[in-house]
Amino acid sequence: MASTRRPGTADQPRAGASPERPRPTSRDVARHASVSQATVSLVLGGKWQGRVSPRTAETVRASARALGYRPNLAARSLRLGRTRTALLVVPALTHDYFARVHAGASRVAAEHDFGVVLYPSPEGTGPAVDPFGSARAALDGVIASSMAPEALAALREGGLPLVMLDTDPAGDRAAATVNLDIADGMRQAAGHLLGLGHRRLAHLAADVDTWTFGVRARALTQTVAGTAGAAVRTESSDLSVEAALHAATRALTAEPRPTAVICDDDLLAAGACKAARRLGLRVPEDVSVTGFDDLSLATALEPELTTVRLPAEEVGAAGMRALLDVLAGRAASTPVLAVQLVQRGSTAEPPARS
Amino acid sequence: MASTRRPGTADQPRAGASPERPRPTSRDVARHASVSQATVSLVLGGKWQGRVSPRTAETVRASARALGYRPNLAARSLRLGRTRTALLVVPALTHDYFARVHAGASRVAAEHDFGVVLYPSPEGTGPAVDPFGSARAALDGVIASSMAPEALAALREGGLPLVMLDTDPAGDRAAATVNLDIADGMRQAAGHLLGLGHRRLAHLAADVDTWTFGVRARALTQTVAGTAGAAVRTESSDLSVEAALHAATRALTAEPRPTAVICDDDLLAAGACKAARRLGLRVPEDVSVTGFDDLSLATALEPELTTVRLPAEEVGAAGMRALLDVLAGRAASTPVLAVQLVQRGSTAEPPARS
DNA sequence: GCTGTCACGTTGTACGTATAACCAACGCCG
DNA sequence: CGGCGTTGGTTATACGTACAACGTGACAGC
Repeated sequence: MASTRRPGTADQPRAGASPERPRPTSRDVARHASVSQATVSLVLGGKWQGRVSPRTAETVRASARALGYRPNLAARSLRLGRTRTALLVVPALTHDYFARVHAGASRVAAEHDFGVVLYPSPEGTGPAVDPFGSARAALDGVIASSMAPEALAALREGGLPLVMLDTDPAGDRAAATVNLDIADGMRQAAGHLLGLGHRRLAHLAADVDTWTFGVRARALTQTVAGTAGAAVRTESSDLSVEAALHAATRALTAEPRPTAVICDDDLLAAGACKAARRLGLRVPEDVSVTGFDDLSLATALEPELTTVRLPAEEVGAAGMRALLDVLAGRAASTPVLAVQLVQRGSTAEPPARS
Repeated sequence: MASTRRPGTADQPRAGASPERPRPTSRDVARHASVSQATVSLVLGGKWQGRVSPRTAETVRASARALGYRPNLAARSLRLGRTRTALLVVPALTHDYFARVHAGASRVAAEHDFGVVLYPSPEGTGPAVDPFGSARAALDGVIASSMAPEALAALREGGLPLVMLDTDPAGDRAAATVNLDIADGMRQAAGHLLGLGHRRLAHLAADVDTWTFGVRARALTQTVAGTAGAAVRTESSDLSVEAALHAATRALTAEPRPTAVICDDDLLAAGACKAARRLGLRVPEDVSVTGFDDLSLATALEPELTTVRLPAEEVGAAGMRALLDVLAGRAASTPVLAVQLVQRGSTAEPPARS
């Protein structure tokens, strides 16, 4: 009769404050309440209606409270085969947009007693790391935002329900998608500038190969093409203020000088504003600047950025809701969320002499 | 003989793309390789030296690859009694500092095959929600940043090793702490302004009751007290640009007008810059502004903020390293990290007439 | 009195993994 | 040739939970 020792208890005397009292299990609670472990599980699981007397149920709950019982989630996951945990794959939380997406997803998850774990999708490196291994948890599903196409394969590999955010709605189908009407946003921004009288536009484009930025470029080109006499030149930039500063400087020293810079992201717009000011140009009197995303940065600048507000929180929330739908076998809603141009101080009519 | 059915397999036909092939287990791999499950576990666990022939080991690995085997993390956690997962408690990821702390912690965690799950500590609500339940994972330890004292109790309750970040090093002891030399940072910032000749300072203080902001206030007061003729007035503000705008407006319309505004956070400094400009004051010619934290925001502004750089990534990294030390029974390093004033464009000598 | 029928629990698994303990050959030496 | 170490595995648990199936008295109906 082989007897296995309980691992990790006495072998390594985990240094810590408390004497490391072993956590009580449902069996301990059962003993304390003088019932069987099954009864504890029934009561605490809330499925005791008509199977356990209210009196006994209360006793069990009291014992659980007294012992400070917390169910072992690993054991529960193993037994149930699901974990109530989703993986959220985003490029970087230091970008405000994704932090908000995460916040929205977490909020909805919490409302449904779900958890969210993050996987920061590696950027240049490709999916060398295994998302399912590095998320040290068994997962029920995956929500992925702004994925480069090649990184998708690694996510599919897990065979888990996959919800895609900010992706081509007509593309290879995930279990569900949540989209923003990015094209409309860019049309609004470009239309705003054209309406103010701008004809020479510069497009500060993010040098990132995801669907959302492709849409921005195409929508801008189309909108400008629809206005006689209007033209747009594009400068590409990495998605950082520093890089945008250089790209915008190039754009603003071109001849003839554009009267407006339309940016793929508020970060880029911030760079454009810096560039303008360093060139002695006032925003918006000499040059108008528009952003995209409406990050918190947009209102930290002076003047505040005219930008396209993306409902980032709602994107995350809708993504989580869609995943929950899929997991429950319900038809998943796959919304396309509206975006809205927010007019602030960084845009105005072009200078008269222009 | 009671036979239990495998739960969650056929009952609910989880809608999804693939036919939901049941994930292969180590036993499936064993069958495929014509060995026992134990052998599979040994080989894949890497402890087969001298217990399994290289030939067999290779066969097992090949089978695992062929079947696309991935270990069930819930089962592993249950068996091992630990999960290689830490809980990171931070106020809000939308603040760049905490996003960076998370990034640092995640990086170190990944290097040690550890996971990080987030618990966004509720702000006003208090710890009504249970951090251990809402992190849908069994946990090995907790890293908490900038906790309000009353929220700590809920974290201790779990009985897990606790590493505290940005807290009073002399306070109630966690298993380990990681600290920043905040006082020195504030001394550097104040000294910089005093050295430039500023004597009338305004302190834009964050209205948040955590250790770090208390230290900032005290260090500033002390430094100013050490310089003859210098004085500081304090305005409190919520930790947002909008609130700072109002508070800074109050500060800058006081008589006599301060020549410098020293802010507890870059967000507040951004608000101060906005306020100054709206009052027709130039930064830094008419009024100097300093920030704190060196968020990405600091260089997005024009002029760029003179601010105190906090090694946020390193804080998160050191926190995770400390936790790993504690878990391994090693002596935990409890560093106090140095901070550094970064001089940029938002500070200059006070105007001559002053 | 015998049989249903509840009401209230209990017993017995099984989820997938890691590992202690055991065991069969085989070679080797005295 | 018997004993013993070595090599290369196998067998048998146990982790803590959820739930299917199985009692077991009590009480009612006929």
